[in-house]
Amino acid sequence: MTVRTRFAPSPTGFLHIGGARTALYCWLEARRRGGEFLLRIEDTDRERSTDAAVKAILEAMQWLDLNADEAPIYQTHRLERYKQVALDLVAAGKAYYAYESKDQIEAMREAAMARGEKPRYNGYYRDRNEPYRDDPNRVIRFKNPLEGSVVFDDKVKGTVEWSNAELDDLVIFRSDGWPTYNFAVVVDDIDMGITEVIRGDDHVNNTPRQINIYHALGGKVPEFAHLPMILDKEGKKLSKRTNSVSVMEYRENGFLPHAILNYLVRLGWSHGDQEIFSREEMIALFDVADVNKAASRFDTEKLLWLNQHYLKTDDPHTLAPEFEWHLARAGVDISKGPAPADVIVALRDRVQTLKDMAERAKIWYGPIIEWDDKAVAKHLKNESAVQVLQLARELLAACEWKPEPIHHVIEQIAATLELGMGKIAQPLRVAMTGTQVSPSIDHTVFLAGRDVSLKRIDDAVALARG
RNA sequence: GCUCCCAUCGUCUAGUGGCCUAGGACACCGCCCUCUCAAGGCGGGAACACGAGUUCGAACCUCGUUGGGAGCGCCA
Repeated sequence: MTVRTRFAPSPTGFLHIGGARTALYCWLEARRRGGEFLLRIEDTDRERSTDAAVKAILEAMQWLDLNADEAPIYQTHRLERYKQVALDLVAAGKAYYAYESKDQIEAMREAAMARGEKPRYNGYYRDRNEPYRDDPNRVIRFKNPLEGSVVFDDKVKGTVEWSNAELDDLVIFRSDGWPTYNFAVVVDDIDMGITEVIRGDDHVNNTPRQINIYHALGGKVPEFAHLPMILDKEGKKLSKRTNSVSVMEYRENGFLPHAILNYLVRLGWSHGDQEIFSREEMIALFDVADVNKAASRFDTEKLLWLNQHYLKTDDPHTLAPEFEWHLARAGVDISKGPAPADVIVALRDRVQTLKDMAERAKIWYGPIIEWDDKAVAKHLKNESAVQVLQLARELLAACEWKPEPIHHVIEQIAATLELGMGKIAQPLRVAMTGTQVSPSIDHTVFLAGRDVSLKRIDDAVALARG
């Protein structure tokens, strides 16, 4: 039987970090075992689901390159199916209509809590065999077994046992005519032929009741793997109020999809001391059974390190499209200026994100917007600096425009004027960028191009004298 | 309240009874390199939550304590 996994987000918001890891693990597990990875949109909550969220999730999945093997399934398209299955269950005596109002249920819960018990439905209509009636409060409840217990072997949690006495007769069909989560999930997973259910461990508690539904429906119970949560830096639940949680927000902040995936795969899983995993290695090495049981914290510092690692090691031409996306967002016009791939090479040892890189790249794509006063005062306002700039102008005007000859020009200035490199590079750097910080001076000059370089030197000399 | 889950450096983790005076990585600190900023190289500090047991021997097994977390919806 082919392995089939699925990622089943509810479209109530963007794809967040936790969801991305779940999706990655599902995808990886399917890939390693030569199976299929599917996507299901759980949009039965019509109050909170939006088309924009569906779009955002699909877009993020695509950006991460976690592609599904079949078109996504939408639960809203399957209403008739759920209805039919629920009705069959009623006909088979495995489910029943109940008519309590929400207030009555609430009172029931409070009473149970007051008795020190777990709040649960009391099964009033379970065996009453009352005739069907039209009622705004009408729901369908599942007849959960009264005795015994449910045992399942979770791939990450180990053996989990749940007494049926803990479970009540859950609603599987709401009074508004829509199925509930626990029911729809089981119907879908059976219909979709899902063999491995990999999801967040906030669902462990739902699993026993879902298994009971599997039995009632005669479906084969899949394997379960419940992933521990991802917490924020303080060890609290990730919340969008205090953290960046949206995958696409990470994109906007200059992270690479593979860096995010690499970070995520190591959060809760490891392969010896290895930190860097290519896609192929992830697929070959990852096994959901090796995932840790404990929750882990999201550490942006390490993600930053991985991001720069890929910035430094990936082929700049591969990186260029994503970088151009950032340049465009930063309002940079790249029609005049160096090739983005060259800029990547010049800056990748100096920044950790593409966003920062785009910001720093501005020195090559437009005029100097503002001069750093301190830099000007320290490195331009002296006679030696002016001498350096004038000689540089003369030599650069004539030299071949490649990094090596430009580097040679710098050395020549140092020799002629008998100055240390610091006395050459800094004035030139301030002239070229308006600041004291940039890549090595020869590259900075090279990327600016001859015309721009000469113009900037002239401006700087004028500034130094004015 | 009830049920379930979890527990190694600040963080991610290695570790499945002797190889552990606990290894790696991020972060941090120091030194080196150096035209700035970085990157890089070298080095350093830093953890088995606690208490009992089992055992010749426990980070690894058992029990308890403490501390975290999840769930208990006509949300998913």
